[in-house]
Amino acid sequence: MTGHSTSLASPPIDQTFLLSLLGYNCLQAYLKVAPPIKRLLAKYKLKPVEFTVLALVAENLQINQKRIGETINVSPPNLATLLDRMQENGLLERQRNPRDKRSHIVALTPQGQALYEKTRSSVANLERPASLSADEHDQLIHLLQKLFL
Amino acid sequence: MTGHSTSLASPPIDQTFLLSLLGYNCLQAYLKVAPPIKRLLAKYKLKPVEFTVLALVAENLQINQKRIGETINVSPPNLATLLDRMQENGLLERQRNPRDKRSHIVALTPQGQALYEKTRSSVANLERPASLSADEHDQLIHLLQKLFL
DNA sequence: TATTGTTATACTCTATAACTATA
DNA sequence: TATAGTTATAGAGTATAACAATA
Repeated sequence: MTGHSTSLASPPIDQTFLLSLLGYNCLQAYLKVAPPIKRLLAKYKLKPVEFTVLALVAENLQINQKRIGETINVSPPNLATLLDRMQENGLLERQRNPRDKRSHIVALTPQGQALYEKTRSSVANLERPASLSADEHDQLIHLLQKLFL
Repeated sequence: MTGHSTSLASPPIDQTFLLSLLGYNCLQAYLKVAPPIKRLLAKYKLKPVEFTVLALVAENLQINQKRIGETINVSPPNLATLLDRMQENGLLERQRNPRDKRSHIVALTPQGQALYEKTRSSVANLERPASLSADEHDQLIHLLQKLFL
């Protein structure tokens, strides 16, 4: 029980203007969708970014750091330390590209590959919240990609 | 010119799986939409969160900190320091609620009100990126709100 | 006892500058 | 001279615990 017998109920919050803004809606939607995925990945001692890197490296042979960083919006210095950590955890390896010795080709270790396969299906199972039909889910993703692809 | 005459073009990145995930799409869309708004607000020495607070307080008389924090996903300690800063900048004031002296009612100062009105129209003008039709824009917002409202 | 808000602090994330090595 | 990546570090954002005042 909240309040007492003579109290007015809290008026609903008016966020009409904010709700008309694309950026606000994208962020609030992300903040709603992300926590369950975070909790799931935490069981495997993975952060969302790390899972993203696993996916990108698993599905792109010979990918280098520049392309990883561009794709997932992580700057070179921050990607370097992120990959350091994943490498220490035995998830991936870096080797010099013989065709251009400045760049490093990133590849998953067998453990990294195994972890990706395990977590991938779990993450996929969290897709499509109850509040969206299958059609709405697909439509939403299609529209979001028009923004950033 | 990139590469040399006999080099293969970089194969396009395969992010098929990631692009099927709602959370990934929301985040990437946000990361694309946010920077222009950030730059605009920076001219007024405002951060996006601060603008959000301005909007919420301007449109909700008698709002207290608990409801602000719940609505915009900011924890009580972090909201306290955020409001401290905005108060120091002369944008808002906090007064005890006479009906419940635990809570503080937040209200804009005339300067805060003026700043909100100025920035509000500028922010609104950044809405609807060229890649979306008016219908798509409205449809996208409608679907996002099904996720978090 | 529970709730609102504050303080202090730790932790994480992100951004910037300077550097090495290759091209 | 430009590019890929690294190191070090600063700054911003987020999370947690302990507390005071009020209900």
